[in-house]
Amino acid sequence: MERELSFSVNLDSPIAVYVQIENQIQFAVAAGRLKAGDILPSVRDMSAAVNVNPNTVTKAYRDLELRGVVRMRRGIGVTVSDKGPKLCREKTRAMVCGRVNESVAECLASGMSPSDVRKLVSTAIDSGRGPYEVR
Amino acid sequence: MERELSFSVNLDSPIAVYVQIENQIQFAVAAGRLKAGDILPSVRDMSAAVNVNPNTVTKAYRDLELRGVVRMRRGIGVTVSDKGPKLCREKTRAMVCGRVNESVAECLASGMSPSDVRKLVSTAIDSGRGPYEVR
Amino acid sequence: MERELSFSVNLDSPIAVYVQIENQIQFAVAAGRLKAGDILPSVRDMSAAVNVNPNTVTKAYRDLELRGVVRMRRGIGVTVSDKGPKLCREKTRAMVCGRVNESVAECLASGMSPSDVRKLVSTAIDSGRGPYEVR
Amino acid sequence: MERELSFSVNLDSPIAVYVQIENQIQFAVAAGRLKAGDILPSVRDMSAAVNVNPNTVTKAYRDLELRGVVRMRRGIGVTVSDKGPKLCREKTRAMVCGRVNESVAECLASGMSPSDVRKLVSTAIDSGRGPYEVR
DNA sequence: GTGGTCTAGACCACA
DNA sequence: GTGGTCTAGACCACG
Repeated sequence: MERELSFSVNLDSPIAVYVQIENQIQFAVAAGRLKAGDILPSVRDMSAAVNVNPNTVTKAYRDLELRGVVRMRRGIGVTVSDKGPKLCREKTRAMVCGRVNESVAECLASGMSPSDVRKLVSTAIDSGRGPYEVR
Repeated sequence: MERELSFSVNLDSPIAVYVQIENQIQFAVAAGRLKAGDILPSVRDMSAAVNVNPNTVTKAYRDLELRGVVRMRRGIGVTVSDKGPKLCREKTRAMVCGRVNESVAECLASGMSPSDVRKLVSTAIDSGRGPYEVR
Repeated sequence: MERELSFSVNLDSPIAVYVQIENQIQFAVAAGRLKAGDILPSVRDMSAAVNVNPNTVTKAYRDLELRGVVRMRRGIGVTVSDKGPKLCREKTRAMVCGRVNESVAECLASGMSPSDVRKLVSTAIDSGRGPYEVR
Repeated sequence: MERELSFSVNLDSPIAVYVQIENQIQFAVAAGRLKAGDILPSVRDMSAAVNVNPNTVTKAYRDLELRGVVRMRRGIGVTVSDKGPKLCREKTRAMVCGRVNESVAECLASGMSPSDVRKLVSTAIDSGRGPYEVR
């Protein structure tokens, strides 16, 4: 059975496109939507799916390979490595906590009250468009 | 009594230095620590304060001027424009909400539970290093 | 068929070089010689074409981007935004009307008769060095 | 009998304040509203009238003196020189023609039709707020 | 190849 | 003293 995975990029984001792709893959692995041995979309498919230059996808995949998250093998494709899930859980946890801290600090610095921040977070959680889409 | 305003930049941040300066000013205006008509530190003073090249400060100030947040006048200095507070409240609110939504979505996408997210946010709020510092 | 677009700057003009560049681009967009989606000369090409420092061109392009006239994307280039034509038509119209009003008022203030002003304008129109050159 | 002369400056204009003052004086002299020997407002009065720094007015007056348009004498004040009217007629004529040419060229470059330009000019002439006010 | 950022330093214009 | 412009040149990030 095929896993349902969706990817998308925001060209207007200050975050580089290849980083957006890396992040989405790492989130999927960390959350278990992609498991060790699972095959990622081919460079061609991914580039068509998110509508970016294939070089950009290649760069994301190579980055992930350098970090040990995936393995690229000619004729086979790109697969999640054995240690991928562990690496991603650690890395994304740190990243995600850092971002939450930053965004909360910005809320407070711009004059928002703590209770407003909590409300905002609750809304964000509830509006959860399902855990599968992230940019 | 003197107003207390501090600025600082993090050269290791992925966020451009001039953007960090812009953000800090916009947060200060949004939060009311800077009001319409208040004068900002001169280009030279600011560049000395945060230890960057004057051109970098000029770039930040100019951006803010094009966005209508401040007015720059030769021989006079840089002042918060009349509509600056309104603009900053709107803009920082949107920006800050967007970032909170993103970071929460990332938490969920990486497999964190809603209750863990809430805990994380509470910690971030309580560890409030005072509401005035943001990078 | 190739579009014909020429740019030039006058270093002796009291108008800043980067503003001259902005104006020429805005005029071209307002007149339809550049349309939404069209790509502008790269920073390097433009700087070579008008013989100024690349930073100066970058400043002009960035100003236009903050005004919503163009979009700059790394690795891609600079393109006219969707709303660029509308913005330029409005802005240049206002600017151009303002300047005409000013210059006519100056004529009258300096003692020129209305009929002399009309004659002067007619000459200016007829001497049209082609509608494409402005400094 | 006192001549009625009004001056004003636009702080948002790209034209330097002191140049605006110089121009208004030269226009008045060229048009005969100020004649040889007439006394200009004192630096103090002028600076109060247009609400700018006295230094700025002083600079304008000294510039005009360097050009031979006025004479500054301690205890007397600033007066229009004998050759002032002639100088101003020549200089303002050239300046004014240049500006008309420029503004017409800009109209055409931004896509306006010659007949529209003529209409615009007619409106400007008719809306003549009296020949005495110019910025 | 694109644009993006930053530095260092010069010179000018304005108050 | 203020900001404004421009240059030259470096290094980075993206496609």
